[in-house]
Amino acid sequence: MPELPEVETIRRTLMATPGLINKRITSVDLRWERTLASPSKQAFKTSIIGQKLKTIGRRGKYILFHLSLDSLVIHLRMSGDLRVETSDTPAAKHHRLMLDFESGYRLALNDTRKFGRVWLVNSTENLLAHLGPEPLEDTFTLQMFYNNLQKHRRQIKPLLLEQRFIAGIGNIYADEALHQAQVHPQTRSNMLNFEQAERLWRSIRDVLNEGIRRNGTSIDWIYRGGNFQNYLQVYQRTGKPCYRCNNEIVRIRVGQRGTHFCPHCQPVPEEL
DNA sequence: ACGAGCGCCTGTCGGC
DNA sequence: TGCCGACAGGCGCTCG
Repeated sequence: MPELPEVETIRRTLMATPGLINKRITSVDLRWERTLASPSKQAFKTSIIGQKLKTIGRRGKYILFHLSLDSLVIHLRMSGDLRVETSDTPAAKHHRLMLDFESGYRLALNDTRKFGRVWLVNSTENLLAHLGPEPLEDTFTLQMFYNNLQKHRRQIKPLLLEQRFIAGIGNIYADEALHQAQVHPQTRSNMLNFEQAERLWRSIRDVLNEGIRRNGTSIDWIYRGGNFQNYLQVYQRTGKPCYRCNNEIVRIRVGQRGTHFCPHCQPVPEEL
């Protein structure tokens, strides 16, 4: 489900929610065992109970709950959501993990499709080592992006979805960034000239920042207050007119993912 | 190196 | 109505 802007929105919301920060975890209810990637259920419970939540961070699409001693890392994958409720609330159908705090509040991982994963680690370093640059940080420079594009001969869209290439982009923001940059999703990464790379670099940052500013995209049955869905240019706009040129938005399959683009604004590159 | 196919899961939607 | 396939904000794996 969520991509960088949604995860960042969740992080900010939880940071501002009373009942979590500087509170101790008093009990744990793991309701779907495979949700816990590591350590074992027993080690998880005995370690986490009694620890205090200090702060909440993010790296790519991972949410990092920094505790007194360890870090609880959560990846929401396709359908995960984090909710805060009072500890006496009956467990909702799709709650997979519930953490009760001394404040009387509960943090619940609700995840219909059960793809979400949690880890309790001493250090997040190894777990996150595979991730590429954080696209909104100053360290993600145009020159770095251009150089990295030249290292591959892949279709640009699946490459943008590759978390070791850039951390945090998913299917919505990949399509939106490519449209804003006017780049066809199947363009070979090494065939992008410097100007195209610059447009794409800027567009990636633009759409992610705008997504955060709008508190993320709310689609399907998961609504958490975001409204970027009202500003999407191509994603899920198949058959509708492009806001820029009025031609029909088309949906194709690229790297097994539904891909939306405007054939007029994002023309097929020479080499295809 | 690259991409296809599949598994992991549940739910919704459209066509017949 | 019921059934069936396609599809869904993700990612790891195997196989050519």
